Amino acid sequence: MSETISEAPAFRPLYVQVRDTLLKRLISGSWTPGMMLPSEFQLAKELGVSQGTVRKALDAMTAEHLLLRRQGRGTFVALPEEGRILFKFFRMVADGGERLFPLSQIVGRGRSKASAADCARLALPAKAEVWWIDRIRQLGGKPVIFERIRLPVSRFPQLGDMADIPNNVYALYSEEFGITIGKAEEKLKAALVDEAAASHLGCEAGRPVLIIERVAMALDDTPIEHRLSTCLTDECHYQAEL
Amino acid sequence: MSETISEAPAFRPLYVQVRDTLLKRLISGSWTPGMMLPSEFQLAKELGVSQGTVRKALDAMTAEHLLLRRQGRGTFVALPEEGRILFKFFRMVADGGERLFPLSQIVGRGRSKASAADCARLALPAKAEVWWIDRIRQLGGKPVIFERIRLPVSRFPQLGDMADIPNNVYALYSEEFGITIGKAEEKLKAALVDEAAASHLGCEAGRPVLIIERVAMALDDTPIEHRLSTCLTDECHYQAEL
DNA sequence: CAGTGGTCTAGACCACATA
DNA sequence: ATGTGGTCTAGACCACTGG
Repeated sequence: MSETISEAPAFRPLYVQVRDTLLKRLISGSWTPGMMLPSEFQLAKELGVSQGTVRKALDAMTAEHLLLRRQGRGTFVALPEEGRILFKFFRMVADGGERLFPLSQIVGRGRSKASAADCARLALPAKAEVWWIDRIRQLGGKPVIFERIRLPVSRFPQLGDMADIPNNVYALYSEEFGITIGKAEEKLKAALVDEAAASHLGCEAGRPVLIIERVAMALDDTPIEHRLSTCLTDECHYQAEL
Repeated sequence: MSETISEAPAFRPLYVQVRDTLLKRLISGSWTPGMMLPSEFQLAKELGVSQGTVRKALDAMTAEHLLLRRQGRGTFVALPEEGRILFKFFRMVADGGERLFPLSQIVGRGRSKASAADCARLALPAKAEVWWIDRIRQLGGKPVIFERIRLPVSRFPQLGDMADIPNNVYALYSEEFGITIGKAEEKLKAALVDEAAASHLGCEAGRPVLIIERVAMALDDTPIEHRLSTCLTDECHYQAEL
C-alpha cells in the first residue's frame, strides 16, 4: 500500500515552468514594456528546452495579453497603450457603437487611512494608507462616469508629488511605478445616484446609475487598485461577450 | 509597382481547415452533445493530417467550450449542462459569493409578430413571427430577475406544442431543436423598474434595476435568442473578469 | 537577403482512466 | 493491460518583415 500522505500535485509541465520563469522577468522589470524578447531559439537554448516548448509558453502569455507577437518582427512585451488591450479594461460603450476613449478630469485627490473594507479588498494590513483620486469621465461630450480610485501608498510612494494624473492610469502605474495590471474583476449593481456623484455628473437626485466596483491585479495577482465607478447609462452601456 | 487589388488573405492554415470540418459536424448534428469523438490518431488518419494538427484544432475548440477533453478518457462534445459552461452564460451571483443556479417560473408565453427591433436583432425578415416567454428567476429564495425571451418561430416550430419550458433553456434548444448556443453578447444599463417587472418581482415602483439585453448566437453565429432581463441587485450582482 | 514567428510532421514518452 | 489525451523533442518548410 502506498503512503497516504496528501501530496501536492507536483507535476508541473516544462512549458509552465518556462512561463513562470519568463513571467518573473516581466514582474522584476528586467524586461520592460515595448522591449523585444530574444528569439524562440535563443530562449530555448538559454533555458535548455526545445523551441516548441518555449513557443507554448510564449503563446500562453500572448493569450493573456502579456506579450505581443508579430510574424517576421519578433515577440514584444505588451504596452499598456496597446489599443485592444485597453478594450479589455474599458467596457463602457456609447449606444451608437462608437468605441471612444473617455477623457478624464480630476476633481479631487488625497491621502487617507484605509477603511477596513479597503484593507480587505487590497490585501493591506490594518492602519495602511491609501491614495484616493476622484475623476469625471466623458463619453459623448457629456460627463457620464464619476469614479473614485484607491491605491495603496506603499506601492505608489511618490504619487503625492506628481503634478497631475494622466488619462490612462494603467500606463502611469507601468511607467512610473513599474506595476503592470494583468487582470481585473468587476461587480456591477444598479442603484440610485448618491449626492457626491450627482453633483459631479450634474444630474438630479434619484437617477438610476450603474455602479461598477473593480479590483485590478498585478501580474503576480496582488490586488493593486480599487475603483468605484458611477455611470449614467442613458446614452451608453456596459458591453460584455460570453 | 504591384497591383492595388485588395486580395483576400486566402491562406488558411491546415488546423483551421480541420477546425472548420469538425465544426460542421457539430452544426449538422452528426456529432451530438455528450458524444465521444474519435481519437486524435483516428481523426488524423481520416483527414490525412498529422496528429499534432488535429490536436491544435481540438484545443482551439476546447478553448471555445465546444468540446471537453479529459486525459485518459477522450474528447467529448460539450453538454449544455456542463457546469462551468453555464457559468459562461450566467453572471448574476449572490453577494455572498455563492454560485447558485437560479430557479425559474414561467409567467407567460405566446406567439406574436416580431417588432422591427426584434427583426434587426435576430436577423429575421420583416413580418416574421417570434415566440415570447416571460419568466421570473430566484436567487436567494427571492425573485430577483424578470426576463422576457424572444425566439424566431422559424427556428423553433414546435415550441408552441410543448407543455412546459425547462429551467435550462439552452439545453432545450440543444436537445429538442438541435441548436447549440456558442456565444452571446450582453449590454447592461441601469434604469427604474417598469410596471410589468415590478409586479412580477413584487417590488415598489421607482426601484433601480439592472437591465441586461442579450443576443445569443448559434455555432454558425446566427442570432437565435433575444433576452431582456430586469434584475434587482440588492443582494446580488453581475460579475465579470477582464 | 537574413531573421523572425507560424505551421506541420513524426516519433517518443508520460499521466490518467477504465477494464 | 490498453487506450486515451498531455508533453516534449527535432527538424523541415512556409509566411512575413525589414534592411
